[in-house]
Amino acid sequence: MGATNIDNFTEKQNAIATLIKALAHPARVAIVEYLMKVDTCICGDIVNELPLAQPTVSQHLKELKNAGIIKGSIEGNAICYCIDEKALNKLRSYFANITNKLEMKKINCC
Amino acid sequence: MGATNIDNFTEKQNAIATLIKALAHPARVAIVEYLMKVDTCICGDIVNELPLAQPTVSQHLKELKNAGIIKGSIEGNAICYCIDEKALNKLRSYFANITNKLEMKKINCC
DNA sequence: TATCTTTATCGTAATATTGCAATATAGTAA
DNA sequence: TTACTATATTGCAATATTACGATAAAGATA
Repeated sequence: MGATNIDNFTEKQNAIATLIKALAHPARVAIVEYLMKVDTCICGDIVNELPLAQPTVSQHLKELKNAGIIKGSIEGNAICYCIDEKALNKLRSYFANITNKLEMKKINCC
Repeated sequence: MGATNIDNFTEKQNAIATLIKALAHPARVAIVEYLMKVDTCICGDIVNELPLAQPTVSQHLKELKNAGIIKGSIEGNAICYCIDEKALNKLRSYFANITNKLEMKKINCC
């Protein structure tokens, strides 16, 4: 025990949970918000912006990249990271769909 | 170490990360989707719907309740759980806001 | 009352996550 | 070449999460 039970949920449920999990940490939220704030995708400065050591930031960047939330391109000896819209659009759609359905249902039992 | 560094991020970043984290598990995604599927808020059946033992489901329900994603009301000796729209609307707004900004920026550097 | 049903909590084992120092890798620049 | 800069990886300790059996708590029912 301790490992998340994955086999008994649907592919979709596992996929969306994995995507959501990638943003379930304030450091990764902060990284995405920083990439939003700067006008162009920025090379390197992310470590300086966060209150974490360089290896820790690198680890969080890796998780965001694995989840498809950001993408990085090599730019000399630095790496330019920026947001990948596709993953964030998936999250937007997922929550928009839920709240739309809730609007239509107008459940008022609790 | 191992504990998430919370002191050095903003209140907003910590709050949204905590809310997101509540749905960062397929079981909790499945619970919310089940509550969406049934027409009225349902008492008890959640345990039968999930491939997990009763204490485990109870634990996940507690986390969803703590995060404000669901609310439960006592109904005899059973408990009636249903979705709290406010928390899900926050998530909808958060991701809608991000994707809207991305649309406007049209970043195409990577 | 005693029993049943439903949900919560406790205790614990297995696994995952977080964070960082140390080090490695890869490119740039002298 | 050597040194410098930027990022990644390794290894490890601290903490958190997940899962479940056993048990408790609280209301329903006989």
